[in-house]
Formats: sequence, C-alpha cells, structure tokens
Amino acid sequence: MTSYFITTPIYYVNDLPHIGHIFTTTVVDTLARYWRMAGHDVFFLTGTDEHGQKIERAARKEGITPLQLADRVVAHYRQLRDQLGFSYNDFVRTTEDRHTRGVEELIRRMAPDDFYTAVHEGWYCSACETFYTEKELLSDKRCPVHETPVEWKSEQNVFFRLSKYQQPLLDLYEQHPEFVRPETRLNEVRSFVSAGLRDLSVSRSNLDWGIPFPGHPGQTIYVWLDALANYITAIGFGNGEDGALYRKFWEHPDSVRIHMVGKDILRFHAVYWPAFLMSAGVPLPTTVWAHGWWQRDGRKMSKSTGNVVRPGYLIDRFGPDGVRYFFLREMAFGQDSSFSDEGFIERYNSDLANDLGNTVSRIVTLSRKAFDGKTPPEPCYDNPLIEAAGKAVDAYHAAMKEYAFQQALEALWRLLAEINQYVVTREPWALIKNEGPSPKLSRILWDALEGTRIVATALLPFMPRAAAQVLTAIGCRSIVESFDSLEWGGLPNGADLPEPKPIFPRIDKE
RNA sequence: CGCGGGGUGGAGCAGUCUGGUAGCUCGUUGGGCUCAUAACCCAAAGGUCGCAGGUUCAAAUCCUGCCCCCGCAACCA
Repeated sequence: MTSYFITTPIYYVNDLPHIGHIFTTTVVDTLARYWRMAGHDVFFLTGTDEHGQKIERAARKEGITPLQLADRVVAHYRQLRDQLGFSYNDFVRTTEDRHTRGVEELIRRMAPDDFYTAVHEGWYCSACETFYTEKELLSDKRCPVHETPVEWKSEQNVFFRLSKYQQPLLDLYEQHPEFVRPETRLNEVRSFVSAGLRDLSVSRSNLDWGIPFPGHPGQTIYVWLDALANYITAIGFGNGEDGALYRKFWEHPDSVRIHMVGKDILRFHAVYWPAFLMSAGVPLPTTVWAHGWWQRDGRKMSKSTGNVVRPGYLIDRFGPDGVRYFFLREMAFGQDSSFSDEGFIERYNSDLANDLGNTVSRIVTLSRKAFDGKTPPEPCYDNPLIEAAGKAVDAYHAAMKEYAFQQALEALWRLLAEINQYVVTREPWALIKNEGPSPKLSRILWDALEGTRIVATALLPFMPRAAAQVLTAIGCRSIVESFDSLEWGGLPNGADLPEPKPIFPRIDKE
C-alpha cells in the first residue's frame, strides 16, 4: 500500500479566505478522496501562515493581539471546511509549538556553512516596513503602496547560501522531471535557476512577530524558511524523535509527497524548499504541482480592482458541491481559467441540473411507476451500457492519474449521455403503458440506474455530498467508497425508492 | 532583443510534443419524444485554426519574422 501525503499551501491570515484558497483546497480534497477510494493511506494537510509584519500591524490597528487576529481568520477556514466538506487530516498553524520546534530543528540540521551574516540593504518604506527593489518603486523613489518617498536602509541579516544549490537543483530537475509539474512550469523553474541564484536573506531584525532565529539574537526567521517548513513540522518532524507520521508519509522511500500550489508561489516550493531540505539532509517532496489561476471575466482578480469573488457568495448561490464541480470541470487544470456568473450558471444548469439531476429524476420516476416504488427486480449483465461504463471508468482513472479533472468528468458525462440514449431508444414509458412490469422493462431500467450508480460513485471524490444524495436517490442503501464499487452490478433489486427531489435545482439567470 | 502563457465556427475550450478527413461543451435552427428539473434524443447551419513567408506529396500541428492579449520580472499566499 502506497502512502500519499498531499498538501495545500498554508494560507496567510492577513485576509479572509478567497476563491484561490477554496480552489486549491478543493483540488487537494478531491485527490485525497480519490486516493482513499483506491485504498491508499492518505494524509492531507492544510493550515495557516500566521507570522509577519502584515499580521502584526493589522492586529495592532484593531487593538488585538496577532494571535487573536489569526484565531478569527482560522475560524473562517473551519467554517469553509464544514461547508465544502474538506477532509483534511490536520490543520497546522505556524504559531503552534510543534511548528516552532520543528523549524528550529530544521535550521539546526541545515549545514552550518550555509548560513552567514551580512548586510542587507535596499530601498525601505517605513510605513510598509518592507524593502523594495528599484524596479518596484514608483518614479522619484516612492513606495508603490504609500506613494511616499523610500529611504536607503541597511541592516544585518542572516543569509542562506542558495547559490551553492544551483547545480544540485538543476541535477534534481534533470533526474526527476516529475519534481515540477506541469512540464511548462518545470521549464520555467529550470531557466530561472540556470540564470543564477542569489543568496537569500532569511531573517529580519525589525520583526517581532515570528520565530527567533536560533543563535542570532535580535533576528527573526523570515517568512519562507518559517512557512515552508510546515509541511514536515505538522507531521512530527523535529519534535523529539521524528514522529511515526513523519517517517511514514515523508521519510519512507515509497511514500508519494505532493505539494499543490498556485503558480505564483512555485519558485519558493521548487527552488527554495528543496534547497533548504538538501541543506538539512531531509528527503525532498516527490512533486510540486503548480496550477493556474481563476480570472474574473477575463481579468486578474485583485483587491485593488475590486473584482474578487468571495467563497461565501459562490456557496450561497450555487451550493457547495456546485462550486466544487465547477472548479474541477471548467478549468483545464494547470492553466488559467476565467470565471463569470453566466459561465457558472450555464455549467451548473447544463451538467448538474439537466444531465445528472434530470437523468436521476427521470429513471427513478420510471422505476417507481413500473415497480411499485422500488428498484427493478431483475438485474442485467448483457447490454451495451456495460461496455460504455467500463470505458468511462477506464478513461476516468487515466485522467485522474494525470490530474486532468476536466477529462475525468467529461468521461463520466459521456456515460450519462449514453444512458439517456439507451433509455430514449427503448422507450420504457411505452412499455409501462402497454405491457406493465416485465423482465424486459426491469432490465432496461436497472441498466439505466446501474450506469448512473457508477457515475455517482466515481463522483464521490468530486462532490461528496451530492454524489451520496444521488446514490441514495437511486436506491443504494449503503455507500461503499471503493474502486470495487465502480464495477457493473452494485445496484440492489427491489429496494425502496424515495420520491425524487431535485438535487440540483435549476438556477434562473437574473 | 527580459521570461512565460495565449490568439481555433456566436461564446468558452481541446487538438500542436509524435504533420495526413478540424473536435468538444454551450448557444442557434429544424425534427422526435412526453418518463423527467421547459429536461432528454436525432439532425443541420456555422471556422481562410492571429498575420506573412518557408519546409513538405501534405501544416492548426515543424521553421523564420511580425502583430495583439494576459501574467511574471526575486524575497510578494
């Protein structure tokens, strides 16, 4: 049994959760559920990044402590977990002791020669408490945020010898091209590293809200060295003995370790993180998977343009599983994709209300009419839908292996279309009227229900609640989340069929 | 000459690596059915595959040049 460790980035608590957070988490949740269905041991980790100047300042502004601020934002994440059904195994916060201890241990294990103290200087905005590069500044050396003049400032910092890892990193990309996916991102990372790596400032002297840098009084660990470490500190790295979870999910040679990230933070995960781990002699992740971004009506979502989409809006309007479905069906995973209300409604109505919901509704009603409120009495093991279902399931697995969620769902929807064709060409409603219940009628309706059962079972990782509702609606009393359930023949005969209620009510455009 | 992604019927996209009848979803039009959430099934219309040149028996697909859109450009989830 392979063990799978999969993570989302830890989210920064300076703002409420936005669409990017629930998107990444939905993707990871779907993969985690899929792998669990396959029978693998899965550990799914997410969490929050709670240190840094922005948090400190935001909290001070409200007259609360940074931790109180973080607690408040974390509560929103917990709420989203409940709403969207995220099945993560743990939620790590960088303010937790286990994390602090793990980070300190990571630094202790990193090669001492990889750290040195030097002057870090640059253009500094005192309002932002941040250094800016020349290119970032507005004309006349003004801060891009505050538009006030910046000053040249220098301070002592701890530096990490990132430059030393240029060749080892290039070797890594060469020997393990699967380290960065999709492939275009690997090329991007490779060309970035080839161009030369500068050493990295990994501490700040003007920062109180963070982890003190071991051995460097007055220095605080800067964001990435702190934040990236969550992936191993959360599962027990460096807490006394490294824990059993760490050994199983990270250290074990057969474990698969996936970091799912947005393309904007690829560099930190594909360059800094493996360099830190190499320095500490800790195994590297298997794959850093960088996905694209949702745009809003073809433009980048950002607070400044005011076109951000809040998760609460989407969930209220389209339902949690509608949102999950849209995310994974609409985007060619890996690329950017545009979001619009019209697009969302079309996708929802066409796929969920019409194709899935209506199919369930029609075949359940037919079966109830024909067989006294029950599923058909006779199964059927000789019909064209069996082969169609087999093909759909094969295509589904093949797509999931490539994280091609769009294609996996398309395969299932092709099967739904075939089920509808099968029903239409055999006209069971005419048989009900002319002949009444018969073995022939039983087989036809059982086939349609059984095909739908397979579709719904395959949908469990994507829409856990709605798929279960479909299964219940077609008479499956118990839901077995296993690939075995994707075999033809699982639908019970003569089971009670409740009166169908719309699982995906159509949404009217306003 | 900064880097990357993209430009394919009305809309959104796949196909480009491994040249060989241009495909999918939505929408539109006509027909069918009436079990179903005005859903479902069948059929049709609609494209010089950004522009120009080249390679080839053959190019959306390979090569060269150009135009347009989007993102990134190092310590920022």
